[in-house]
Amino acid sequence: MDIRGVAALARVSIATVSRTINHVPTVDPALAARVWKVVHELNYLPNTQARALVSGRSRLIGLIVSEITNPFFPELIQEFEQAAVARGYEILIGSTNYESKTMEICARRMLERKVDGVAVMTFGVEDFFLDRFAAENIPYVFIDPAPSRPLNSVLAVDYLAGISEGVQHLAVLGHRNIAFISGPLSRRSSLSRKEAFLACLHSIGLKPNPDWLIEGDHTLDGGRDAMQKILALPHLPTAIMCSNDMTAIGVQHALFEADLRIPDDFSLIGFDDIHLAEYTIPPLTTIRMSCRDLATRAMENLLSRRNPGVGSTPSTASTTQPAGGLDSLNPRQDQPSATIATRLIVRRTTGLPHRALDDLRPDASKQNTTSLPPRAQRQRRSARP
Amino acid sequence: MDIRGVAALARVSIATVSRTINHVPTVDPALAARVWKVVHELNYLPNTQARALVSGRSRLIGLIVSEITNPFFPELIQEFEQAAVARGYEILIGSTNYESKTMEICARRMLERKVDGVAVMTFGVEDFFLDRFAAENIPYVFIDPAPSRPLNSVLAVDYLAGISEGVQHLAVLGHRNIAFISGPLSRRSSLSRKEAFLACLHSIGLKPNPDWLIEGDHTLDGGRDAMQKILALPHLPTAIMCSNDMTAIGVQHALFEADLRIPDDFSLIGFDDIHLAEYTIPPLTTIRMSCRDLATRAMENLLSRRNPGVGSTPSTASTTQPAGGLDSLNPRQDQPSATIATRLIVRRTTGLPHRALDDLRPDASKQNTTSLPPRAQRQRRSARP
DNA sequence: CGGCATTGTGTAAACGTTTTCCCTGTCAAC
DNA sequence: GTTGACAGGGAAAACGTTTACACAATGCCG
Repeated sequence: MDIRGVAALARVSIATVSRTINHVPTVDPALAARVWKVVHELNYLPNTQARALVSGRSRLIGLIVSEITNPFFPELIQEFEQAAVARGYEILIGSTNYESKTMEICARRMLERKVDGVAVMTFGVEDFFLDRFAAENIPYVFIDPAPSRPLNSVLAVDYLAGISEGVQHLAVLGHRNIAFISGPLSRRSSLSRKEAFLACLHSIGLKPNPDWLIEGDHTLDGGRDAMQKILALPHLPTAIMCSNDMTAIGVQHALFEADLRIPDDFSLIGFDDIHLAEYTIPPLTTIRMSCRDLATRAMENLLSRRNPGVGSTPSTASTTQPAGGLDSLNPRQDQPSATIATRLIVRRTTGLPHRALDDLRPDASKQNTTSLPPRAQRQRRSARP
Repeated sequence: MDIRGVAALARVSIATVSRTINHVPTVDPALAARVWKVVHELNYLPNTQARALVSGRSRLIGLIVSEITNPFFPELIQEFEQAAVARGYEILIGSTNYESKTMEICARRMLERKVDGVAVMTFGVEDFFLDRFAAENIPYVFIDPAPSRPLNSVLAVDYLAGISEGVQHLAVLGHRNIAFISGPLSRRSSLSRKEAFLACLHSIGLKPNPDWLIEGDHTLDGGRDAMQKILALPHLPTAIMCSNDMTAIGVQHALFEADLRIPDDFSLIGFDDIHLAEYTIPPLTTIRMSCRDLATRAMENLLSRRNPGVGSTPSTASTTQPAGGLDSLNPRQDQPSATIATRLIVRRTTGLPHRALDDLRPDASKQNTTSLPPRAQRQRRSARP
């Protein structure tokens, strides 16, 4: 069942079998045919471990994500896997569950299994591991957050464009009081999204209300809790932006429980455009980030850096850079290597603000209660005209 | 950076290093301490490939699922991974996307990477691969469908119990006209669920209407399409059972689009109880199947069969069975090794049927149209009293 | 005090590949 | 007919571990 068996049956050396199955062109076609025949008869499958051990390439690409149960990540994983398989690689998934201990274990696994590259889309990685990956000459690419120190490679997401579209959409509809539910602020990408939101607000002349900047955790529960916090506030916004779709779905649930309506009582915008966003009730207006783009860019970035000094680098570039220090430092220490576009997908959670803008909940402040006037007293509007 | 480096610095042989890091108890504590010190200083990580190559154990467990973007599977994967890690294993995920070609590639990968076991939760696997796994003495466990021929091991899900609870719940509420949206009927587990549904119907004296048995595909789109098919029918059921939650969410969407209400116009029951089910609008009544149970049972089943003839098997068992033929056939060819319980979780998509039971849409049949009377003409009921 | 377990360590042979290097042909050119 | 180049295939050395085996040192018992 091993290569020796094949060699014996095909009456060739194991070297020839190896060359044949690796499509080395110098093999005599007649011999190759004989080898292939035996390979198929025996259903011979080469042992990946032995292969990787001697060749130094595992044909494995690591992908470290935050949380596999957040539907965004499976969508990313799927795209990433397709991109990998198309290039002859497999992927090894690690999920950190937002715990740095788990993160460490993931990184360790990737090192132990000798991955040929790692894409990371989760919170900050320990410097220790960056050093290790660099030392072992394993290319890595960070999707979206810029960690503390200069990196070989970062894929930036154009938050500003998407969030700006969202904020403008709301502003055009007449919203002036917009809340933002961020992700965990320990995550740099969460911070980026929040900062992008604040910048957008500023650019259209609105001032943020600190009460309306809530820290969530990118989960359904977190979104629900955050919205409940907002509902308990003395002054209510008329629109909510969320830093991911799961949070927005949690918000929808909280509003449903409070017997409030979207978009009549609150407009709502998510982020990611997971497939589910089309299916929420009502369908979620959200900011799309292309998983496919992300995945293909990440893969290409990784593979292009596989053999530093060799490969498709234009010769002009290599002359301008010192060639040494390959082991400890990848010479291509470049700027964000690509930017992923975002764009607003308008569905049905955004509409005109129905409450007075400057005069939020006049009766509520009189009654000194946090609840809105009962649903029945307010005008009801059908979802579609 | 390899074991030799550690051995040299600790002034011991590589065998001692190997024994130390594998916690072989015969190592002298003083030496072990010296080794550990060097291991930590160097941040030595053993090469998994070399390890696996010589030891014959990859400490990798394969998990083949249908589709990673269906949230049920990430939940399963998470539990499975935890169960694996707790036992010192890692998992290798393959998703078939319901294509038998992809299934083949997955199985091939598992064989090439020399997994120590495989759990399969997707449609039927080719006999070829079953033979291969058996020949290589790789234990496998099938979650829920019983493939065509006798298997080493199957984990059965007690569909009947859960679906029966669901049907009875509907019957008690007064529903007599229940539709069922199945998964792809090429999948045996889909068939099982459908058959369980039919059996339940029969047991309470109801006859199935063939029009109301729709084949879906376990996706959001499939659920929506199926419900649209039902809505186009001349006679409408008052309740819908779905064979998974994603289908049910698709149904919710279709009803929302048609301006129909849950549970007023239709009662709805899902299956799986994914986390999202609590967050749909209204929250989904569904049949829970415990991922954790599934995962731990599958892992334990796999690991208990790892060393046939060796290990923790009680001696009585080994005497009653012929010991030979280990390579071609695992001797423990047993019945479904475990049954996973299911139970109904009542949320808010089930309620009293508001339409007449025997007399569906009398006006619709007169008008020869497929649409229900306009929403506004019918009584509206708030989600909660 | 000598043999004999016992305990712990080192040496070396695997594991299944890839890949380097060398050798044997074959063919063309002189 | 001899030489050189070249093509193609085989032998063997890696790759980094685990593990069987041998062997040295120690303690115990007679």
